[in-house]
Amino acid sequence: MIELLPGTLDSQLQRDTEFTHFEYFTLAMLSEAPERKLRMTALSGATNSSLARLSHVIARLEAKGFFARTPCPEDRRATNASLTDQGWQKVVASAPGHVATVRDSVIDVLDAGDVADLDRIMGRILSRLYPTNRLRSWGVE
Amino acid sequence: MIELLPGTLDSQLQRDTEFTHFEYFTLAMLSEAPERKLRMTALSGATNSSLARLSHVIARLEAKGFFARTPCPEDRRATNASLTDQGWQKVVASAPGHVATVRDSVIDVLDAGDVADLDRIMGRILSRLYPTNRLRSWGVE
DNA sequence: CGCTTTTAGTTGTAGCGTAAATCATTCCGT
DNA sequence: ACGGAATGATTTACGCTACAACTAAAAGCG
Repeated sequence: MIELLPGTLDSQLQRDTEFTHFEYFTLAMLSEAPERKLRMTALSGATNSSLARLSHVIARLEAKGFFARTPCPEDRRATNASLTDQGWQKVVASAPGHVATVRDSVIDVLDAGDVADLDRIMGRILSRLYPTNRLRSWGVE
Repeated sequence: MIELLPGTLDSQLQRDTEFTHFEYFTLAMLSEAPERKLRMTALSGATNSSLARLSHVIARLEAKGFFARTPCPEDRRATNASLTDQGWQKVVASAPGHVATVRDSVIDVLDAGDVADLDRIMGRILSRLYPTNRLRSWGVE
């Protein structure tokens, strides 16, 4: 599972949207934030990534016009990352295909009981892997 | 899960054994083969990887003395990969720590019912992701 | 206040993975 | 038996990630 699922999801995204799964996830998280804007640190929390990784990703996607970075007035160390209109449109355009892939490869092979079991089990494992759970288990994706 | 579990397992392995999860898995697969030897293609099947990826990995680990490659007499296109004694010893030394990590982060937070459910669910998803199932769902790891 | 520590973020580098190109050998139809 | 297709494997180039080093600003503290 660990070896196969990430590849499956990444392939579809890369093929249809030119995004990595992580890039897509970053776009998606930001798209749900108020004003579609977040501090780098907050975004790294929402995406469970290091700041370094996020910084590289934002730099790439900023060059492509999907993100904008602006210095934060209140704390001059901080940077706000925000979605551009182009970025927002890209998320909207990309989401259905990604969701369909997840449904197709995971959800649709399970019955209602399976899904409930899976949810319960993943919750238990996640709470072990990530005790201070910044990854919200509700409604993320 | 997809973002967190691989990182967790990789960290432990890299810290304690200097192996990637995939490298460890490759070593492990080969260690279970008759004579601890397999054709590259067979090994790529057992590890669910592309031949290209496997080739890179074997090249790295051969340089470190854990694998040996020998041309296959029957089919001169083919290459046999085999574990060296050093490689075998490394697997033996690495296994307990890895198994302990998997237990600790996954198995031990679940009760018997959960484990059964997880097994059933993973089986279903896997059969979707990988219809021609070369990944044996029995006893692999 | 001044000095250290912590927090926020970026940058450089090295390593791993993927995809595409390449090469050698074997298979297969006629 | 011969030429094209398929198979087995490697190599190259390039992109992403982790890790470590670094800069800058804010907090803590005596």
